[in-house]
Amino acid sequence: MTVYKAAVVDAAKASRAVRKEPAEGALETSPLQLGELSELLGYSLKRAQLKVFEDFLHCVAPLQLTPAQFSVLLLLEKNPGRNQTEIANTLGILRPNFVAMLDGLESRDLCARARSANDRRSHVLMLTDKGKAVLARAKKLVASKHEARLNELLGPANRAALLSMLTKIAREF
Amino acid sequence: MTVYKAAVVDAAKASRAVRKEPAEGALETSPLQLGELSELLGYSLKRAQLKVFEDFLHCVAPLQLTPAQFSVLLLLEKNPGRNQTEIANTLGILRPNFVAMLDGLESRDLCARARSANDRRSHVLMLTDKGKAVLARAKKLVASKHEARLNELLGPANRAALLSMLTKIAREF
DNA sequence: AATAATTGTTATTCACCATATCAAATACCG
DNA sequence: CGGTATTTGATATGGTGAATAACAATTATT
Repeated sequence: MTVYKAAVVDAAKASRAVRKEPAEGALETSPLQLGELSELLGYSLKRAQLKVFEDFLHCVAPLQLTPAQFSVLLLLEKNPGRNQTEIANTLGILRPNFVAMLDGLESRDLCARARSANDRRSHVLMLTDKGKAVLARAKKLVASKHEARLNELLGPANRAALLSMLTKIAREF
Repeated sequence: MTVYKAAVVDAAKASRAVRKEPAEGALETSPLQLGELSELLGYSLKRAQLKVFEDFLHCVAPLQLTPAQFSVLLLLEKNPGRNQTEIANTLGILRPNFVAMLDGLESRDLCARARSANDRRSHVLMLTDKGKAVLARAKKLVASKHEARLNELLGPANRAALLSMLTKIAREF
């Protein structure tokens, strides 16, 4: 169960490929009936999640950060000095898969591994100065573009209610 | 952007692997601070979606249907006689990837392809009798186990509000 | 001291996602 | 009508995510 990952792609391009706009004067076939599909929570959940990730990627594109990478940076900022297992587990990333992910962040000098003094098996993780700076910029982009757009669509109260229910499902379901 | 797919796996097993329960008398390290992560809608959205899919797979396991396959069957029931392109597009599945998916359903005799009389390029899709029967059973399982559990967790009103907001995001965001 | 468990890592497998390309069939257009 | 473009289902391929097994180094257990 790896959580909150997404490839850095041109989201608009992918979206266009799927929508397959009827290419102008095309034979317009009648739209399909979604039927009970529109009552399936999982279906809406997945489609909404794809849309939100797509917008996240677009908003934070200047910094080339995926949702998963952003979540790692956020977690490292709040919890410096933890090891790979702890960070990976909290995010629902399997430790083997977290290695390559960290390699990517470290090669961009956004975070650093250091051998722990107490336990020489584990690597202590922390943000670099550049990592802190990039994260700060990312936060601003996310807040001013991404989350702001969600707020605009739903309204603050609805957005809060939505977040609350999603969190509840994630925790208790 | 393929929507509503999920592998048929033992969800509980995967979940256990991630949670990594502290194996009894293990050195209990203090839990990490999620920090601003808990305010990120996309993060909760993704984690909730994984939980919901996991439960769906569990509930409908006797019939060996993934969310994606279930959505195809639902769509075929409501829209018999459509071709592969139409069904795939509506679900956000790319046509090349839809071929193998249909092969799977057809090899289990859940649906059938037939060459169209009007346009001999396209395949007209429809549920088989077995497909209708399996879908009927699946619907009952989903309603009585899966959606019922969500209703119990959130309450009917909240569940409806959640669905409404997710649909809005999926459509308008 | 011997054995078991943990940490980071590699390798590998599988599902999903996306693009390019193709042959057959159809639509379009001069 | 005939030639070109488009559409449909299909194949091949590459990329990414997710999951498991296994390993060496280190630490914990007993």
